[in-house]
Amino acid sequence: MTAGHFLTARSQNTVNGAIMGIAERREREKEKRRESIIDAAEKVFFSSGFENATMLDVAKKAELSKGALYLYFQSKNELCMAILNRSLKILVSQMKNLLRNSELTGLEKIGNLGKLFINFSQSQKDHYKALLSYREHKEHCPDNGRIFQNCKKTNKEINSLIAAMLHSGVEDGSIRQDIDQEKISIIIWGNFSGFLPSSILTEENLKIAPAEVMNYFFELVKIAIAKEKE
Amino acid sequence: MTAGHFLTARSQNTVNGAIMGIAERREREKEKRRESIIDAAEKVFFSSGFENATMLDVAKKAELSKGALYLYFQSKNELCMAILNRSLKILVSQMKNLLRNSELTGLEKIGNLGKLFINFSQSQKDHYKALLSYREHKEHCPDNGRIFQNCKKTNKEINSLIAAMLHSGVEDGSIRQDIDQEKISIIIWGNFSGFLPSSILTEENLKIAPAEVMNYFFELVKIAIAKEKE
DNA sequence: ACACAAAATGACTGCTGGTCATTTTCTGAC
DNA sequence: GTCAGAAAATGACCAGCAGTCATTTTGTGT
Repeated sequence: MTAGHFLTARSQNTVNGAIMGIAERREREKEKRRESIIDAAEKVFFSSGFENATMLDVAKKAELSKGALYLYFQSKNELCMAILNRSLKILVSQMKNLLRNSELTGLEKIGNLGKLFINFSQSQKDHYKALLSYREHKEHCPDNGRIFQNCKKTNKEINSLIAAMLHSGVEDGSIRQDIDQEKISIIIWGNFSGFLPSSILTEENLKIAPAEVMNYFFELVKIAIAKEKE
Repeated sequence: MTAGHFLTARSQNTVNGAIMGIAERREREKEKRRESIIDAAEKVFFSSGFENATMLDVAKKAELSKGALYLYFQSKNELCMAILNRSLKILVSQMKNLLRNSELTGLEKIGNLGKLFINFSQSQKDHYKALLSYREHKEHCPDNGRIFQNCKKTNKEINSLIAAMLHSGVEDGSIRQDIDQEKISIIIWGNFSGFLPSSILTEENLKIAPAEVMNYFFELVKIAIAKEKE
């Protein structure tokens, strides 16, 4: 207890002077190391495939020991999720550009989104692969970890961006008002990423029941393919 | 060489009598054993999860040694694929019933297909899970094996069944004639099974370029959500 | 009773994700 | 400069499992 008081006193002491700056620098360095490990992991995983690559390979590439990796990531799967989050962020950044483009109607944005997706899957094959392996890794990734939470967050952001495109289309009159923006964004994103089937199974992540989304999907298809009555 | 002749002579000898019958019985028994291993694997994998379940567990459940499993399946992944094929066949059988139903228009069949899918994913959760893990296992499953080929075949059958529903709709006038039946069936099935993103990546399995299918998907969505001009 | 083939066994190997006692490096205090 | 304690890093080690293979058991025809 007395010792505790001393410690507290000392740490308060360290508030002034250079000490606090060092703590911050340490934090920055830790973050940098974390990123450099992800860099290494990207190279190794992308070239050998997630399964074949070993943690030792990653450690070597990062010029660290195997044990050190586990100071920064809880497991191989969590490391994969960190890569996935990068993949998602690439998409987010591209989609933001598209959303910003004021020369396009909302409907046209949706059309271009398709092209954006295709382009991504071709020019960033490895990242797209990472994206598709989401389900695999998620199952063995601790829910608590901040990395997993980040992925969830970025994923939500993507859905919001699609919804925003739809919304802008409703605003500018290029898209009907009676559509369910949220459902359609899930459908579009789910179709590209394979998230929709996954969420049907887990029933997580969505306020709307995934089954309902699937129903809506079939409604849309029906609208698109039905023969006009009159 | 001489020995070879003797062998040939003897095996020809065995054509008459009970011997040929025994060979056939053996073949049947082998097939039965194969099925019983899949039975065991289903129970074990479904209850412990694909990752956690071990081949030893399966062997015990099947009342065989571990080594024996490898007389019937090349790998754990191939065994998983065998289960997947069962899952697909359940769907095929249900879809055949739906297709046969002559009281429904083609358009209605497509609508009911959505409900069929949802129902499957809820009542056959484990099989649906197996379905979604296709990609995982495929990568580590020998292309040559007959089991993998079977899965491919059943998968194609499903696409054909959807296409047939669409076709019947065109015939009975409930569905427009200008739709691309093949693409739409891939979209619908891909949306449910996650096969579409997968095939975008691998570019296999489809005569049509997966990217083109994705484009078409966005076209459909646009038709369904666009504001009518006049 | 024998010879041969098919089926089955289970001890063994190689590999890898993850751990942890130990060592090295950093940092502030005296 | 040097000492103590914290933070970072190490790498030998462990446990567990997919897959193998020399050996044994079983089935079959002569």
